[in-house]
Amino acid sequence: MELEHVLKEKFGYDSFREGQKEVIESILNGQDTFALLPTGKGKSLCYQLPGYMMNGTVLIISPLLSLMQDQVEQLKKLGEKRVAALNSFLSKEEKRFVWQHISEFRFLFLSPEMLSSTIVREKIHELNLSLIVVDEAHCISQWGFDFRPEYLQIADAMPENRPPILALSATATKAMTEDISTYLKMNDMQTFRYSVDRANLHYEVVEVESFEKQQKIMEQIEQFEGPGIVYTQSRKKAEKYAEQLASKNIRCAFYHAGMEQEDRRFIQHQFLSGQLDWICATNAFGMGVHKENIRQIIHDYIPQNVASYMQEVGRAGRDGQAALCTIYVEATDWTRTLEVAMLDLPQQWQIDEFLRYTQSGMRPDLLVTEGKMSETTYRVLAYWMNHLLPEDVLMKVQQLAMTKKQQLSELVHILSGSCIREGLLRYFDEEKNVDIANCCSSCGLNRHEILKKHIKRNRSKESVEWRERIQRLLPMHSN
DNA sequence: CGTGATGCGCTTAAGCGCATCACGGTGCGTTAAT
Repeated sequence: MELEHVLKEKFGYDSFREGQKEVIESILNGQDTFALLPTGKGKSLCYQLPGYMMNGTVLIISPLLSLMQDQVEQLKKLGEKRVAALNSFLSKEEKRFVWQHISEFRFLFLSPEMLSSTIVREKIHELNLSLIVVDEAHCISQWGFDFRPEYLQIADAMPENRPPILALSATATKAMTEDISTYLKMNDMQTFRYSVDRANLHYEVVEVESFEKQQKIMEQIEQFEGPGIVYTQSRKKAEKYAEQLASKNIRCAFYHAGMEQEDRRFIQHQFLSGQLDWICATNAFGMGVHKENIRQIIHDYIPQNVASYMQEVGRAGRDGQAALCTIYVEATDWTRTLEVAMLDLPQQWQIDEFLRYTQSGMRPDLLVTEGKMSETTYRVLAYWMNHLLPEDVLMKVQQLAMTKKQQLSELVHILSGSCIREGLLRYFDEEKNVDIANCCSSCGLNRHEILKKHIKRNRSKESVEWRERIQRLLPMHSN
């Protein structure tokens, strides 16, 4: 009864959504908990509510600065003042303020990188922590090994007598769940897992020749309703699609990590508020994007693994209405995906160089300055050199490469299987137990029964190029 | 693997045809040099 009381009092809801109560009770019982909840708004409540029932600080580890900002804002709207995100957005003065009042915050957001700093760790150990939250916990498995190694070191930052850990995610395979449990050093982890099946998503694979792919994607967008996302493999291609769509008078923008933070936020906001119908993006787009009415996800390339594919198509149809997820595949696409997947993995000669530098007393990070390896390669390599014997590092890297190859082939296999939905579900240890009309292109699918036709709308004369609009809205940002 | 930029050689010297080569995705924090 008391839980419902707090729910009403603090958040204004009358009842919990599926799963929330069990997760919250598990945490309040002091259990390490992993909650795999369906996408959407429900997840943050799982730590916000307990935060009000316990004394001390809730520490939330979040993968993206923009995600932290959103959550801080959300909490502030709920009237919470004792909330802060400690990150590089803050000025020196703001940082000092947060440090001075650190023990007074109820909710404190940190990146895994921040948490790796010794000074931050010491400060954290002095706090009275009530709960540790790892948001988007699949990042541990998806990014930790070859992109953001700090994700593997979260447990090292914890005080010996730590409070329970809550890991949150919407998509995690069995293997990913094991990684999460292992690297967070969970004790007797309670898992709450809900089906990943999304009956209103219809999966389609279209095999094409390379020369016709782009044209066919354009035709699909012109023919059927949005809003939607086109996922491409490179930034350039995302821009190219956006340009083409714009020439057909479709309200769209591109989105990738090469853009300024503020531009990215602006585009995302425009899409969420319905002023843009299509986003042409790399895989940078999506985390933390809660748009209800996305009707189409189109893939111009094959994602690296099943989990990535699930995350990307999973952004469609959150309103429960039918949505179409089409992936265009040409015969040699998988080789390019593999190429990109291997880009930043250290080569043997790079490992040798790293070793040579450290043994001769040179700073190994000079290798980045000298252009011998990328920032990412260096960070990943430094992590493994630090955690393994040098002679084992090459083997580790080869093992990572093998895993990537394996994971890609699993996705390719599912996409060419006899039922795409069944293949996806089986990958998550679930069974397909209902027959769904227009299930997938392997079972047979008619687009017209899923989507309405695209309605041409004239772009109004007031519609301004987004860059101009930024400058009009925020004059201090003009170049 | 595919794409696009670069550069070479050729030639009714300004632009064409072709070969070669680099590059491609996710983000944090911090800092050096303007």
